Amino acid sequence: MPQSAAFVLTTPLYYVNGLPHMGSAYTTMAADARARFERLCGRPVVLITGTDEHGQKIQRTAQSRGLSPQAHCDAIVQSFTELWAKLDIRYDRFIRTTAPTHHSIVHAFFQRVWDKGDIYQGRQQGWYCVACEEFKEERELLPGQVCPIHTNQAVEWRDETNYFFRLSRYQTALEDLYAAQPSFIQPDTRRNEVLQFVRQGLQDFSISRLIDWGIPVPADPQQTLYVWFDALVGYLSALVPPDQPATLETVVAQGWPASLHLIGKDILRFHAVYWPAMLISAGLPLPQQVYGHGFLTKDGQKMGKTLGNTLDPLALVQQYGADAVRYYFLKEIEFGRDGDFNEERFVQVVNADLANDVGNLLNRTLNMTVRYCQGQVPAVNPHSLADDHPLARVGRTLGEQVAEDYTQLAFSRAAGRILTLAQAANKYIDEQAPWSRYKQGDHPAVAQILYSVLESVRLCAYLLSPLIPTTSTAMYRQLGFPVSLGEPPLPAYDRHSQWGVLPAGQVLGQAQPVFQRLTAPALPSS
RNA sequence: GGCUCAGUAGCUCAGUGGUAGAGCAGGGGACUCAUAAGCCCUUGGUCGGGUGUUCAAAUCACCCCUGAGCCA
Repeated sequence: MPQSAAFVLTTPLYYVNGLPHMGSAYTTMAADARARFERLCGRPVVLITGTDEHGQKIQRTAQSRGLSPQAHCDAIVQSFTELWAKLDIRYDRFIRTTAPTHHSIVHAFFQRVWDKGDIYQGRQQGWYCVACEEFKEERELLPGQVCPIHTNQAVEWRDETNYFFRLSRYQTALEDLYAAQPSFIQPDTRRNEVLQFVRQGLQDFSISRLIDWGIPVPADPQQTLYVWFDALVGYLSALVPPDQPATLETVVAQGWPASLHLIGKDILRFHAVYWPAMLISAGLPLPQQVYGHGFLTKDGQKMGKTLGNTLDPLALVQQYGADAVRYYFLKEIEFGRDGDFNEERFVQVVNADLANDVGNLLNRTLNMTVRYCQGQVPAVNPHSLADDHPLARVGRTLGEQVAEDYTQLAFSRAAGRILTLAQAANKYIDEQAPWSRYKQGDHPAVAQILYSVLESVRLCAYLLSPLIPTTSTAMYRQLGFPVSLGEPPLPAYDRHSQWGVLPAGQVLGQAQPVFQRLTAPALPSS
């Protein structure tokens, strides 16, 4: 079998204007879950994340803090890497747009587009919102020359000569792309928005600004490149290893194009329109998919600094732990649609699923196995169980279905399916009452019951591991596998997602709650 | 203003023409292997509102209301 190509996926390069917010954490958790699934399948994975550090907004924020832009960025970047560590995010590359490698790649990219004749000089004047880093039409503004998105900030009049990218030249190419590759933009509602937008006609957009903090335009060092032009190219820079030349050839040799760009729906246009056009211009292959997920609300309200109801991901993970946070957002919210965080529901859902259904299932079964079967996996042939055995029947097809779910980024559906097996196992125990059978001396029946339940829990633990790696690993260890479900060597999906993997006689570990029930103290609202 | 999506049980959602569903939360019960977990039963809905089409509408058409979003 040929070595399968690497699965390259990206989160956005997050803007370091402020501390990481919940939306960034959400995208990153989803990316991590998908990456973990791919790794289980034995595919080489490159999960790219990083930070976008240029632009006037950052320059001004730094200034207001009395720091140099670079010092400001360095500080904020730390809070990102710290959060990713706490959330058990396993990224392979972390690219900062202030990295020298990135500068080289941006220049190489710019040169290609320049040589193609897709960059020209033009004049741009109008109202500029620094927070958006965008020019605004007069009619968009609120009374008093205020940006409708950043209402606390007046727009500024600019009259600049900028460099423009000939996006208009790529309208047909983009429309062909969307038609030939219907899944290029997902989900479908997002795709329709883009189609409609492109159909109206594309205008060239400016890719440079007269500001200090950024990458100088090669042909005209007075100007710096527009942050979005810079940031998108970061996906390429990320692929350059430290010991390799920073060239576009290296980027391609290292696995470009990306299989998947995971983004929030707010930055869809940059990824689904500008970016592919830029890549075509530069003669580089296109990513396979751009997935724009939904937004999060808190208690039904849009989160925002002005409302003062932001959800601090760091506080959340410190209070409840990575698995609880990961599980809630990936299970309880359908990826792609908007979703809500409510602390009471968070605690209820996580307790019901992880502590009660799954965790307690393992705990009660292990205790019985110690008592009735000397703490070893009973010698039962898993393939001898009847076709209509309530657990074997589900377990025999679950792995395949869950793989399909993960591939479609349907984390919620995957978790829901897995939970049905745990629920069936709990029900099965009560119906079979192995404690009664044991007293009656029916030891073969007890062995068979406990085997099928242990195997069900094992399968649940394995299949949930992209979502809750720590809890899954704890479960696997108690089941007697001396492995980590997050570190190589990983138990392979093509075997461990199947029914009947627990070996007879395997010595089980000490029964210990793998997931403690959460209580819901008031979280300091930041 | 134009367009898109959503509005179904307290909460999150499934259900696209044929007697209203799931999970969680709430209430009751039996059991005891277990993280006072699990299991069984159960309360709860004029399916946003209105008008039509149809033997029959949560489901189709039109209008209105509310929320989210796109229209560079």
